[in-house]
Amino acid sequence: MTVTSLHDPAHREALWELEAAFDRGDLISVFGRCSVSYEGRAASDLGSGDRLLLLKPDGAALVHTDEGQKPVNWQPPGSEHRAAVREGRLRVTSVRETPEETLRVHFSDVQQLSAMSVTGGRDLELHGSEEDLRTRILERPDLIEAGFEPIGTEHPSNAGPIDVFGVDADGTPVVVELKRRRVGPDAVGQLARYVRAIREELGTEGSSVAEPETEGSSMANPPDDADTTRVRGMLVAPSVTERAAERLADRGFEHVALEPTPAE
Amino acid sequence: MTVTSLHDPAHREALWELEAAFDRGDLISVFGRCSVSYEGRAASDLGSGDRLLLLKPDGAALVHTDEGQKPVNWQPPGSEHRAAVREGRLRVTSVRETPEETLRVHFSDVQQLSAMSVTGGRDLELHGSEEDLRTRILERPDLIEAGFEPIGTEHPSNAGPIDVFGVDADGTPVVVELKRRRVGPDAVGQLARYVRAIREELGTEGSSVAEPETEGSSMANPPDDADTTRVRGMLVAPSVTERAAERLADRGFEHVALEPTPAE
DNA sequence: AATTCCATCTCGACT
DNA sequence: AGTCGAGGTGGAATT
Repeated sequence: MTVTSLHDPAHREALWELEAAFDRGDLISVFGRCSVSYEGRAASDLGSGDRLLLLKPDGAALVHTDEGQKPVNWQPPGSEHRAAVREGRLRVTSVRETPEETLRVHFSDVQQLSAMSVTGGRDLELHGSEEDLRTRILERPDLIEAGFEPIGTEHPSNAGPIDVFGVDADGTPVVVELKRRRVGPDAVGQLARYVRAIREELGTEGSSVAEPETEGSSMANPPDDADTTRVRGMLVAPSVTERAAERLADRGFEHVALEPTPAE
Repeated sequence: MTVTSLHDPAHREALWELEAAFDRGDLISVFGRCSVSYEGRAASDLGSGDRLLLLKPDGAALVHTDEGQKPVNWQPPGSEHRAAVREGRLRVTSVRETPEETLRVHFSDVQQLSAMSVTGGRDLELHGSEEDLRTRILERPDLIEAGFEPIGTEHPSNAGPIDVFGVDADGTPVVVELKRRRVGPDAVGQLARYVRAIREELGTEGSSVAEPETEGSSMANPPDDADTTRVRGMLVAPSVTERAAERLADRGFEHVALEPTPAE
């Protein structure tokens, strides 16, 4: 028997089955009228209503209503589930530490309880990720620009690992930041930190004062002036928002439109 | 009857019940052996295994295994669920547009199907958010620093709305960025953009070139030099990471340790 | 519909 | 355990 199911159980019955399911390491679902409270990283209270409580053997707990992709309340994996009957009502509690947080679900009515034993199948294969984009560029560097040569990926710098580091046809260093989807201004800031780190490392730029970040100063580095552009910054993403484009232009960076997977 | 449940149904039976439940607008759970494939913003494939499929009347679909807080596969609210039997097997498909994406769940075995009618209770009350932090500061500005006076919240600037804008005891403008929890370097970049925008707006700073972002330049603005510090940047958060602290110091910004809710 | 930013983000990798 | 960055991030507010 891989699924045990109780219909409209008494709270005591539900408790027994729940504890047996905990022991078996089953995936458990409880549907019924309940109130929920959470306290930990934040705090919340949810009045009485019909909800589905999912209890996983790895300690995760999810409270779902009839809408939304996210649970209204939850507890991360690693929590410990406990159940009890107080005042004739089923209470489920899920607690974890570091950080300490507690989820409490108090049922006034249990309409169904199911315990399911789960086996196999965790081999998810995901395509179209940032890693796919990196692979694509390493296989065809000309997608960035003719003559581009990758030197390394996850290239270490003071500002953290650079997605792709390389040189262009003129031998000028190029810092490449990859994003799998359309990006906002935040990505430009990230690219700027990497470029700055490499400029400092290579001791380029006339003075110790690097590229000003001022949005007002439209001192975009002209691409033909090698003296002030000895390190190029390149954002590779399917597209960029308008504000991101502005920030790119302000800093003299470039955008290359590229999808993580080839267009069909 | 608010819960309908089928044990080890034939695939045809499951289909009938599924379609009836769609019509009723029920919350549906299907547990059984299945394979899952997704195509849309990315693409993924998941081999055969025991999983719980949750179908919500708002169009959300969730595929859960025995571990993890997040579903292994899902479809956002607004999708349309369809079910069919092909080659004697139950197939559930969930499709949405803009962006176009499809989730397909093929069952080889249905162990349980439940349809639940959900009513009421969506009045979640959440505490400890960034908004709570803002409220707390407005009620007690001295928590920032003695003499601090808030002028406005969500104060408009070229770089976007500033969490709290105010002046200190000397009348110097103060840009305050709020974070409800420990922050990394990204928050400092955000604060920097706001401060720069205000400096430009007020036309302060000796030249049109604003504060350089160079990490090497340890030109922290001394707090007693009013000429170069006519706009102060302040990061209010419970704590900051080490790298964030460095970037704060580089730019002459300050950190005020404050929780979104008062310590008990 | 697109953009922006918060989130009890979650998750994984690395230190 | 803490930090950092990716994510099919999700979700809400705003434009």
